[in-house]
Amino acid sequence: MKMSTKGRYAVMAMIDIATHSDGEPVSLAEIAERQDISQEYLEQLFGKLRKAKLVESARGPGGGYRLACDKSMIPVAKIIAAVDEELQFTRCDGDAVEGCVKGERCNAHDLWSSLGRQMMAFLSSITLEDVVEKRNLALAATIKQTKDRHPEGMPA
Amino acid sequence: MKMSTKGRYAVMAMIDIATHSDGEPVSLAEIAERQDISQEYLEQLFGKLRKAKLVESARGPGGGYRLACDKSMIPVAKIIAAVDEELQFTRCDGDAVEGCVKGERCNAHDLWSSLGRQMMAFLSSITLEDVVEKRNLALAATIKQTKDRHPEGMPA
DNA sequence: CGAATAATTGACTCCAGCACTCGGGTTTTC
DNA sequence: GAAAACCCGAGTGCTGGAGTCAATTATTCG
Repeated sequence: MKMSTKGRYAVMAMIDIATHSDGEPVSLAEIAERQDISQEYLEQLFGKLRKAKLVESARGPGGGYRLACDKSMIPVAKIIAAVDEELQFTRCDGDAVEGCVKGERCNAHDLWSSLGRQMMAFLSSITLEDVVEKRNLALAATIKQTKDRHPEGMPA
Repeated sequence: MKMSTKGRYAVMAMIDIATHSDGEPVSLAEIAERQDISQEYLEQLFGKLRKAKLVESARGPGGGYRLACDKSMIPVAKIIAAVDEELQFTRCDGDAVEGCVKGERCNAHDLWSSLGRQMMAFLSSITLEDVVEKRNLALAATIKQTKDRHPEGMPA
């Protein structure tokens, strides 16, 4: 059970931009240097991040990338999903039954499905801002998920 | 982000035993047939499950495996940990700083750390029994985690 | 203009580790 | 003693992740 470096690097790079941007775009060379990731590899990742409209690019000298929207509007889940084809754990996660045993739902189907939802809820509720501000993430997630269930206002 | 089939198969096999055992051991041949996993591969996995004391073996005709303790005492996390070397997501999960950038904590460290804890809490709180009984897993997890925080008795 | 800077793209290599298989054991029961 | 099962170590194929390389296009600045 593990996550690819793609997702990890993408999140690190996005945090880097959010942290170091003063409005001016941040070049891949800077990110590569600070985060210790090869620039060539970053290029690949940013291609996907751009297609996912999470960042905007500026070419030429002084160019680079900047966030496409405010950091408080970017959930970590989106970053990972943008570069990592599958956020799912097992083939029989989600709705599809393929991958299960003999074309039927396997006996553990609900388990993986629940696990997947659990993680998605967590990663979706945490924004880039939360991470940058070093908030208490577990707490932040709980609060936001509670809010989602009570949109009219927070319970006491 | 995905889980190896090892963990998946191990959980499926354990569910199979919990479901089909009437006290008599269940043979790998049966499990292989029902779960559509090669018997040779199962042998590998059960070697680890046995070392982790999750199952007991009985050799000879009529032999097979049975759970080493009651299904309500076996958290899913243990099954996965038994066969899957690393339950951690990223190298910089947990306490160790190795794997982080340039020997320091990376900017996303807390995020992975939180995520890891979140998942462990989930998988540790769900037992084989919960899965077999097809309980509402998300709910079961919440209730148990709440219990852990209030061992004296459940809050209203 | 032209030179330097940076993003953009696509193809390509390398390889660890997963997902198995195989061939032999040994133990136990009938 | 034959058959049913577990036991164990070695070996193999190969996919997908991780990273490189090279060539191109766009932009800015002097």
